[in-house]
Amino acid sequence: MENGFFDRVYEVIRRIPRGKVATYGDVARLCGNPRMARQVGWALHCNPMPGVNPCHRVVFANGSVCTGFAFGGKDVQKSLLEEEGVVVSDDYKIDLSVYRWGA
DNA sequence: CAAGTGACAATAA
DNA sequence: TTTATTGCCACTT
Repeated sequence: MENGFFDRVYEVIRRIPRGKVATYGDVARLCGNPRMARQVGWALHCNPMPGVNPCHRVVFANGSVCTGFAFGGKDVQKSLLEEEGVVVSDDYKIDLSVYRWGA
C-alpha cells in the first residue's frame, strides 16, 4: 500500500526504460512535486531492493552519476550504465541531451 | 514546536 | 565555466 512518497519514487525509477536515465528533479516531478529531488535521493539511499531499483539510472541534473555514494562503486555505476547502453563520459557524466528519459 | 540535516536544483557572481 | 548561495520539502533529533 505504501501511500508514501517513497514507493512513488521506486515506481517512477522503475519506469525508466533501459538505456536511459532520469535526473532527481525529473523523478521528483513525476512524483508530483519538482522540489522533492532531495527526498528522491534519500529514498534511493534507503534502497530496500537493490537490483530492483535501478538507482544507477538516476543521475544529477547536470548528468553526473552519484559517484561516491554508489551502492557498489562508481566503477560499477559506469559499467551498469554502459551495460544498459548508456555512454558515460570519463568524468562519470552522461549526455542528458540524448539519454534524458521523458525528453 | 523548533532547529538541523540531506544520493538536489536553480540562480547569481 | 566553476564556485557559492538560496530554496525546497521531508525526516530526525
